[in-house]
Amino acid sequence: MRMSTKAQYAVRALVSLNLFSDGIPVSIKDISARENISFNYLEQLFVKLRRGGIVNSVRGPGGGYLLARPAAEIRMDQIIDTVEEAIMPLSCMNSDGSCGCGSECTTQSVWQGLGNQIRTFLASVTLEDLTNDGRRQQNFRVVNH
Amino acid sequence: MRMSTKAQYAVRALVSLNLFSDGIPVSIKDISARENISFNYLEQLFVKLRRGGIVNSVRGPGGGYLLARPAAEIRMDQIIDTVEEAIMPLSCMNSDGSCGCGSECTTQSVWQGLGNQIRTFLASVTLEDLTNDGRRQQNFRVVNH
DNA sequence: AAATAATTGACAGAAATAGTCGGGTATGAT
DNA sequence: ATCATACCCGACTATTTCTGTCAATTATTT
Repeated sequence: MRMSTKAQYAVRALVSLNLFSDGIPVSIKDISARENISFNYLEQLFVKLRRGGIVNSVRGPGGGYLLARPAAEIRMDQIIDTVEEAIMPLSCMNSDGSCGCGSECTTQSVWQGLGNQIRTFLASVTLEDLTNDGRRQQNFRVVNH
Repeated sequence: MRMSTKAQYAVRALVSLNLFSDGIPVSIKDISARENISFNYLEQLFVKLRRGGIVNSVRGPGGGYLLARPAAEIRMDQIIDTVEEAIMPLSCMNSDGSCGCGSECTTQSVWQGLGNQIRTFLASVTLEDLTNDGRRQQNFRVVNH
């Protein structure tokens, strides 16, 4: 069981975006440099994030990306949903979450329970929460230097 | 984010084992046939399960596998731990769970929180619970036919 | 027009997963 | 004893997924 780097990168990038944007667009180049994530890879992620309605894009010089809505209204599960396909796909699970196999699946309910658990947790954390964590860490660093 | 078939197969196989064993060993061949899982693949899983102390093996004709302890004392997280390497590895996470990267990781705490959440859930479900589910499903089928 | 930056799709390398194969070794029944 | 059963083990292959790159295009501002 593992979390893809896609999800991790997307969340980090959005935290960074929110942390350094004061209403003006932030370019992928900036985020890439700051977070040390491949520019081209970030590009891909942001395409999905835009389509998923998490961010808006501003083209041309001085352009970049902006959060599509306040950070407090962007939940972790939404981010991961737009960037990955499914939060927890099982081999026998249909796209709607129902079970594709027959009697074999006595264990189906556990995985569904686990999926719900994960989803609930991710839905309880917003981008705002993470950004505040980030701010705290920054202050901490400043104080210590 | 996805669960490997290894974990799914292992759990299913153990439920099946518990469901059809009355104190006598159950062979991999039986489980393989019943659960429709590759014989050779199951073999690999059971080697790990034995080493992990989940099952005991009985060699020779009429041999097979037995649960090493009562089903009520076998937890899901233990099964998955023995069969997979880690329940939730992150790209920047060391083997001991600590974080390998520097200041970038403002998001570290979320993933750790999620990992704990998952682990807690998996630790709350025992093989006994699942086997009871299986029994209910069996009865249900019998009644309906 | 020129520079900037998002947009898109195709592609490649690496890693993990899933599954196979063949040869052992221990055990119990005949 | 020996034979069949069934565990044990390591190596190997195929497939998929993940990760990351590249090149060409479109839109916008200066």
